[in-house]
Amino acid sequence: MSKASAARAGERGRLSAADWEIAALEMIGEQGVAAVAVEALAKRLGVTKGSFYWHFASREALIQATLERWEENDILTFERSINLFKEPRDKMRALFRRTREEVHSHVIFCALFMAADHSLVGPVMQRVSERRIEFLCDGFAKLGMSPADALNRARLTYLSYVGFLQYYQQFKSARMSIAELDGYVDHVIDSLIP
Amino acid sequence: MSKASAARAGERGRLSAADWEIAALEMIGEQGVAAVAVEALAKRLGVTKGSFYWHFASREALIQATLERWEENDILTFERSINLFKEPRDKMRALFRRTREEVHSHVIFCALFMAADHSLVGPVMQRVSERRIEFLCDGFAKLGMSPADALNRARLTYLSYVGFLQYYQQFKSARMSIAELDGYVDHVIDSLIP
DNA sequence: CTTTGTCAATACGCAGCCGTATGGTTTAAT
DNA sequence: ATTAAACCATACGGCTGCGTATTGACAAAG
Repeated sequence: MSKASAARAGERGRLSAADWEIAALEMIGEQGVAAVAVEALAKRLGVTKGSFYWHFASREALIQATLERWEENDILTFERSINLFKEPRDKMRALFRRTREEVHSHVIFCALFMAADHSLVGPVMQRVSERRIEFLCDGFAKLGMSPADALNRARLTYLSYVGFLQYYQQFKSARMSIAELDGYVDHVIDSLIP
Repeated sequence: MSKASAARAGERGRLSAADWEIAALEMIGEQGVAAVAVEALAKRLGVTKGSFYWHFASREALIQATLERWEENDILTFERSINLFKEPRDKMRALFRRTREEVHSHVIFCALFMAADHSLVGPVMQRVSERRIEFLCDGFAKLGMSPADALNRARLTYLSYVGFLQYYQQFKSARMSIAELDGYVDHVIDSLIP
């Protein structure tokens, strides 16, 4: 773990600010935003915190930079993974099935959502949420729904996604089997896509 | 705030374990589980922490007791508020509209869900979630759905509820108006209740 | 070879919070 | 009135985590 991180850091000891941000994001995925502590990250990266304060002014600054990087990247990968399909209905279906894939990004998304009460995290997740709801709203409108219905359906869809992630990530002892999961996603598609 | 708490505590200085649990639950609703610190609660109750350790062995013991009390109470109020209706469809509708009421209990529910990674909170929320999903499942089955569909619809319903709560509680700057909220709940009812 | 810039180690101060120890005060019973 | 139990205050030790200051290692540029 700490080995892998240290190795990826560039192999030659010296670290960059980006390395700290990546480590912070990993930490968020594993133990949440509250666990992003500079001493813990330093140990993980194989250095001491004396180094950290050369790259960042404070722990807050690290979190800020990490979130900015994540948000930018999130926008890109989201749009890229959607534009593979042209038909509106296919687009939506693909989006729904995306829930079952890309585990890593979902873990981080979930951890960030659970830390939405943090002053730096909240605004980010609000922006991300609004973007995704808007995207879904467009999709439902293209499928023939009225503007009002499309917006409400988009909210319902997105919020059920958020709830699902938290449930699935947190209560691992109650996880569904693969078949059950597929059945659930299919049910959601049938229920929410007109 | 601290005045109100101290006043409710019995008016004559002396506190009971229950007073600490109530204060802890208030704190959870306002600032989350992580903010349950004995010194902060002591200040809130107008005493010092010297008193706390007479009632509880540790901070963990307080949280444990608080959660037990909450879970018991949650089961009772949930069942009571549902048994007002007899028709299965009315029951379900009432359940959905409940989202817009009883704000206080929803705030705490949301805060607890966001702390589901806490070792004491997680199992509680898992049990609560499973109970509610099961209840919803029964309801959908009574409305004519197949067992498999009823279970999946129950999951979808409950998880959208969880997501909605978090969104609505956390992103207060993006809150819908009352009319918008009503429109959303109506849409959800039309979409999810057969 | 020296200088400058980059990155890291060590050591320290400080704050918040947990838990303990000890002793003081009130209440109720005898 | 005395005693015992319930309740609370004060003071302390310890841990963790943030941030700073100082010094050191090392490479590239001059």
